[in-house]
Amino acid sequence: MTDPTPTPRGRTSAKRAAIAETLAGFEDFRSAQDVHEEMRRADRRVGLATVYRTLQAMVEGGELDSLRSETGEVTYRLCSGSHHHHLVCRVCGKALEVEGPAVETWAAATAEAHGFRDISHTVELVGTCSDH
Amino acid sequence: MTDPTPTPRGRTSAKRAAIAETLAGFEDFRSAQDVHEEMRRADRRVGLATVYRTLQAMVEGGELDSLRSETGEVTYRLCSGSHHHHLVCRVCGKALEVEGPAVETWAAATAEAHGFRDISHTVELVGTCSDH
DNA sequence: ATTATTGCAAACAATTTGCATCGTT
DNA sequence: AACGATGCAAATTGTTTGCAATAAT
Repeated sequence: MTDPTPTPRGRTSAKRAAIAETLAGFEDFRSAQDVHEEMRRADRRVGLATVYRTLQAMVEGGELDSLRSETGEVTYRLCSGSHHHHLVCRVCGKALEVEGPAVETWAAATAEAHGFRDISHTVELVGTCSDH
Repeated sequence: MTDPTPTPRGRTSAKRAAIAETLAGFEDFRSAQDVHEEMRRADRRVGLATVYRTLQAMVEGGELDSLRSETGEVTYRLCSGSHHHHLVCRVCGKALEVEGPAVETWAAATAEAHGFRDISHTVELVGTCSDH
């Protein structure tokens, strides 16, 4: 349970902190490019490559959740902790986190029924929210 | 129920047929590039762009199922008809179609509970099959 | 003939990588 | 000093598009 190194990868750095901060300012999933552009806007410039590298590192470090948008880009968001799924509005991009105990169960059962191990599942609900 | 035009888009063509045939020879999901390469191998050459265009058209025509691989490429497979989900082996790529009435219900209910309309859902189960 | 389909190359977009430099330790 | 972090530009990868040549109707 003891983990003296919060994120056992590399050194600390202002850039890295800035990226994390920027991310904290978002509610829903954003692409590396989005983050990069937002930082430019806020005069907290960082190289695009650095954003990509950092975001990847954070995902591996379990600090971020990532998923692919419908157009294929990888998007990130600080993860809240427990396992959940997303309900995304196709018009405004608003994303809600939803719990899906039923899905978890079904996934596990289905996998086992077919002899699969180490199952991981992705569930994405896309629809039009009430504002549109 | 009557649909005299199997695929109401454009003209018929040998190339198109060849692509469909090639696809029929596959069991699991393949990328446009995979299809292209396979056709080259079988001496049924077609331009890569044509493969992309045709595959997209077939998806829109409801003849193909498509999903994104973990690496982000779009992959295709002839679809068997009814709505279903996939259980893919992360090692060999073997893909099984699975029914998920529970998921359908949950998706609809969740969406409605949050005021979303025109919901569509994506469910992907990735695991290691019994052969590995 | 008319118009959709193809191929090829150029254009693109997202992401990655090489490498010299700079910041942490 | 030693080594990870960063920036920038060049390289990749997957996919799209413009356009002239070709095939289907």
